[in-house]
Amino acid sequence: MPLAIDTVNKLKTAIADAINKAASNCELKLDTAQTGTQHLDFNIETPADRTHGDFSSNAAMANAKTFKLPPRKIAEIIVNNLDQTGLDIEKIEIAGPGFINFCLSSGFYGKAMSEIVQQGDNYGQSDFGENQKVMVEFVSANPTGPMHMGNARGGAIGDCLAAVMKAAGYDSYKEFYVNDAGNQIEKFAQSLNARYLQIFKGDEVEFPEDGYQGADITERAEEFAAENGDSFVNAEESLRKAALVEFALPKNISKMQSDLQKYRIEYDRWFFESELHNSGKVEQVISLLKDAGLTYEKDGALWYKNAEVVANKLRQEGKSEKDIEKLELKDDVLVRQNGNPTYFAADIAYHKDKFDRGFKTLINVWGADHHGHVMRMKCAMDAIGCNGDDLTVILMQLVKLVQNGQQVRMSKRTGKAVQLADLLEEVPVDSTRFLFNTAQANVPMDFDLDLAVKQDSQNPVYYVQYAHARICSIIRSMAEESITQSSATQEDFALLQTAQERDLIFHLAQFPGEIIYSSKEKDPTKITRYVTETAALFHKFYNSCRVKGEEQHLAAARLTLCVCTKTVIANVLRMFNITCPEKM
RNA sequence: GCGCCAAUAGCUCAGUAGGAUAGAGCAACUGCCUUCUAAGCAGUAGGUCGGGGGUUCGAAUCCCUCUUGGCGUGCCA
Repeated sequence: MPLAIDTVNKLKTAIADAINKAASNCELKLDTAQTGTQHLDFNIETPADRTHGDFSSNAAMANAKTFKLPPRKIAEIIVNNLDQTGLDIEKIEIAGPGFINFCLSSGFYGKAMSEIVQQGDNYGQSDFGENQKVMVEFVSANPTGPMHMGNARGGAIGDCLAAVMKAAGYDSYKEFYVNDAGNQIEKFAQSLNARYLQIFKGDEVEFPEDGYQGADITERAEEFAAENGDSFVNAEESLRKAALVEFALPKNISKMQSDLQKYRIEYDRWFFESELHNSGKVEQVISLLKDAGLTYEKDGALWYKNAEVVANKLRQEGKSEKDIEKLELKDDVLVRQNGNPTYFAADIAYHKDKFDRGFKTLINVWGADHHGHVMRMKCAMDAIGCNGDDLTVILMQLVKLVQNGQQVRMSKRTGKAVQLADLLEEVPVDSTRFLFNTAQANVPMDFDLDLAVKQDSQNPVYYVQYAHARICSIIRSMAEESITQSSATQEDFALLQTAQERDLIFHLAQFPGEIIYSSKEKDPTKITRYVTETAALFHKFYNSCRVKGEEQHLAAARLTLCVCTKTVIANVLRMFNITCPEKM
């Protein structure tokens, strides 16, 4: 159990015990209507203003009603009955409207540092997730064309989220779902077909109205023509299209793989949609829904009673009939008139397959334009006997590229929409991965190209890396004088008493808890902010406390604090696959 | 129309597990390097937390309502 979390738990227990003791002393009287532990409703938090102490509890205020006494009076009674044994507490104060503030003693700070030194590279990790299997599926870009800015954001958030889940003790797995089947592949084929024929026959060949207009399609058709000449021009259309797809699709997929690799994203698996069709899993899922009486035929297509299923779910959640009616829920097609299953049908099969593979929690990172798909997907999971609540969808709002304060729509280099590949060429990966993790997924984000490219202090990633490099420099410099952190003792740690030292240590002690919190919220961006704060606290410490040249014991203790800070920064950067320079 | 997301400093964003005087970075201004990396630090200035109601000891945070913006509402994926 990480020290900071353990301390909070102990404090909570101590306060609860104090309240119970006071109640049995009749110092506090429970309202007769209150029973059991109901009165123990309070929390422990770290005050924003640390002059209010290290931890603070609202126990007195939260229960003022229950005990029918002024909060400050209750706080007094709680403090008088509080058993401080084994708590590393230096001072307790009652403040403001009735907060109970706790100041930790040097014992806590010393233990916090020992914990970090001992755990080293593993510091921050916990068994919170109990090794539960969780899958993070992200990017899953359509293989019919190049990846865009949204995929860049999804890549950074998904990859880092998977890393956070792993650090929090989950058995975390990363997957890319390749839509290599279905309608869009047919459209891809038609588009390639038209471009290929145009090479030999000119504009008399019509381009399909809803085809993919991108230049990448033309390029692939040209590459195909370069290899095969006009030998397919007079072939049967279905053969020609099959050959084109067989040629172009693997090229697109390996381009995605190499781009993502450049972006330092390695998946555990690339899952191909075609597998679901070939193995009969799509049909199986359709049968399941049929057997459950949730389908019907209309206009030659097979429909799924989405409206009914979703409405039932909403009723369970307590929505009114009127609200449900307003949603104008609609049914969905599973199998088209032409006999082809829809994307939706395949997607149900895909998610069922994930559960069947033993994943307990599924996390999908989707663009916000897919939000209409979330509810029906969760409900469909319930309908086939899985639990929709085990599927979490993280919706990502759009990225707006900005340069010189103006929105950038086109790449200067290619003149086309800015792609992930363009971004990786212009902006360092460290910077991209970091910046995409500064704003939460559900807020529309401006990505400032000027800032991202800048290799100076304005860019937050360098602020953090600089702190790391600075620490490395101190360690080198101390090593020259044969002083290393291993010589520091608990007594030495007790010498660290300035606000800057204690703020930093306290912050470092929060790291395992921050990772757990981030995993609960499924929000890796919390860790980016955490590590930025870590760097800030270190820079403050650096400017107010010297390490080199101080008295031997103090120097050793401060050097250890540097090492602990370096450990935390390095553990975050390593977790997020961002480089961790020893010199800058 | 209905739904989802957003609105906080000049700009980009935190703060949404109700808590104390609403924070950080950038931009502006003033200081700090003969001592461990100035890619840093200290300080100044900058706010009707979109508007209006409500809930309570306490609301940026929860509820209602209105306004503005993005997205969605396919036999597309």
